Amino acid sequence: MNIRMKDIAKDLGVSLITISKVLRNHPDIGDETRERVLARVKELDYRPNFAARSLVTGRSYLVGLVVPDLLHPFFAEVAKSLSEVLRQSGYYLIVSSSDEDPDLEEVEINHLLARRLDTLIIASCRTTVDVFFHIEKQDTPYVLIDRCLPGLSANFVGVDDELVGILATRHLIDIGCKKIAHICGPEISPGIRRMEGYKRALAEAGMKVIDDYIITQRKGDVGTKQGGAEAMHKLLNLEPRPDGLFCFNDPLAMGAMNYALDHGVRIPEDLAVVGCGNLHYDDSLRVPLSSIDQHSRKIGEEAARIALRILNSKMPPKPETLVLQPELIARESTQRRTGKNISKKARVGVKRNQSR
Amino acid sequence: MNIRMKDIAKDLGVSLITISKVLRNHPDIGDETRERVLARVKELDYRPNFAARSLVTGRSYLVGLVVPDLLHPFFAEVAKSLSEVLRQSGYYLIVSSSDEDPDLEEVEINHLLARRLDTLIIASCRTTVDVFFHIEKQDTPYVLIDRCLPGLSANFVGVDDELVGILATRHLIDIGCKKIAHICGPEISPGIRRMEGYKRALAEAGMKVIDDYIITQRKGDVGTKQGGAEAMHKLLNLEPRPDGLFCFNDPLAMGAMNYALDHGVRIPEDLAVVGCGNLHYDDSLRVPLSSIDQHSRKIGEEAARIALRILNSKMPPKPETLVLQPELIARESTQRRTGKNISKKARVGVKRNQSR
DNA sequence: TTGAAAGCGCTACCAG
DNA sequence: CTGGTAGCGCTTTCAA
Repeated sequence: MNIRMKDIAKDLGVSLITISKVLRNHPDIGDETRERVLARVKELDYRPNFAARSLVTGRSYLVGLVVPDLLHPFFAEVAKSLSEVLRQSGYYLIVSSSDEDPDLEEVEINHLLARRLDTLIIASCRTTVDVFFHIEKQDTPYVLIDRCLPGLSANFVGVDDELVGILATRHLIDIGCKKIAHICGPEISPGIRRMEGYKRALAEAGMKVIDDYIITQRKGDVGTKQGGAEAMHKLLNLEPRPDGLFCFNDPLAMGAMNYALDHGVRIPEDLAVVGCGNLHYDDSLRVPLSSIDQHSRKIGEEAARIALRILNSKMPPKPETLVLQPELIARESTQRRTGKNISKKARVGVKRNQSR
Repeated sequence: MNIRMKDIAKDLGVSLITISKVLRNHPDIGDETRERVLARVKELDYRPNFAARSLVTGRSYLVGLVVPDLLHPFFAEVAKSLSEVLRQSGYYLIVSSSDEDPDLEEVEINHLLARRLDTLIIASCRTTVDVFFHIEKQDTPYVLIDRCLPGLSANFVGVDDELVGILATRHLIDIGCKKIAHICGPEISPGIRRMEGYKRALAEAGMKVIDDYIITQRKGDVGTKQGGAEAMHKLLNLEPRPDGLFCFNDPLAMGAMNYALDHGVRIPEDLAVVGCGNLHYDDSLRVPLSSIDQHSRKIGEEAARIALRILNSKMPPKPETLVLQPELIARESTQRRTGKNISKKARVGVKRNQSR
């Protein structure tokens, strides 16, 4: 029913091994034999059985990706670029969502581990390293993206999250905001670091950190629009109301802005808003959203590159850490007529049409 | 180095077969033996080798997904729901993007075919059936989503695209539009059918189809925002300008709306716009976008259900076709003060806060 | 340049 | 209820 190498070998009166070698571009096959084999292979539309090959070689040519939410544009973009790069080398991506649930993430990682994938790429929502030691014990290489864990020396690709917080907050300060709030993300590295950046920028400007101005969203990357609205509801009840807001990410910012606009708050006049992610729809929102670009595409590409480097080396190479520089993209949500640095904003604003 | 069933068997003084049976919940194993095996398995954190299992059973527990663009919210949502449902039954999803390129799609399908996946799920951008006959010859079951092909009797899950066009166009007519334009998608079933619906709704209302009012975008689901802007540029140069616009999908509509707004066109006063997809950010756009919901999530779930049905049946079941009913979600981009049917719009408008 | 033997780790089939 | 025998389709190592 299904064709095997054996069949082709019999057809051609050569041995099965010859076929195998031709198919893997093994050098020591005569040109004529090679042609004959290739011709027959094409004619029969034969493809070697991956499972059999995997069994012998121990390689599946499969890379696993675990993210909180495939629908989130950031992770979707990472998945896309990752799969594009891996494909060039014959690897495919197998995807899995953790729904920002640490337990589910562990289950998923275990399932993928059982499949003996060649590498795992993980945007983890876990706060402990146990699972990763577990992965290491199975000798499966892995690359963390977006989120890193303290005390874990692993491959990592992400953005400088403290700088994200600094750029965003400093921008709000630059345009004249005096009371800057922050809707922060979950208690994992990006959330923590962006908040640190926020605090540091405030401190540098001699401004006080006011706890009431910091609203926490437990789930930072799923169901975010509603979370943003809820956070904004709290902020609007504060006295005095904040006049600047840095959101952990753009979906949160979107929810927050909608709520504010629906309640008569003018953006940016009453409240300037900066998000993070520079998503493709940012410039099409009710108020085009200033954001910090975290180079989602590049994160996927670099994670793929690291994965391939591991896959191509005999010995596992030393863990590599790649921290990308975030970039402010100013749009209308922080376009104050009165602020200083108008020229700077205008310059940065040029980015607007290039972004996406 | 890596543990095998053989090792556990030796440990426990039973045969390898016993282990295998316990791990697959085979009934004929004594309770005591089963407990002992399970305990040791857990202790060693042993997982059976998938490649070896696949080789014997001929099943990979892998489902392939081929879509034009993983970043497109529609396909991202399909991928997400698909993977969620499949996971419940132990299947994983392996993803691949065709970039809306028929040749690339063929290459990808062939790669996935070589991996002998258990099922393929495809949103095809091809216009010919050859590749699908090819798939059938390999005995790989497949499910088409979103786009179907004429003359192909295959499993299909999608939306009634003609009705999409009718609902959108009729809505524009209802609110009083007299000159309704259409930015149409690629020449595959959704694009063609939505356009047919558009024409039919116009005809039913006794309105003439004006060719100039129909702008074609070759690539309907990638790089759409710019495409929408280009199309709108053409439309604004027409005399008389259209006062209503139905766009093939929401990203196109977003690009078109941005361009129009940037050129002084008021939406909905000068131009009412309806898109399709009901994407999660539709209600956060510069002008919240009326759209036709195509039940992306449900499409993924149903495709998964069909795939599982195939996977669970000995003989391949008869191809199943599932056509979902689209639904109008009215928002501000079609909110005319002067139109009739205000009450209907208001009623439909209730959907606004439920959607997503 | 070609090929034979051995075996990857598991499951199916049938005998005890 | 338990276990032996075969073999899935391929690659690897080494001999010819």
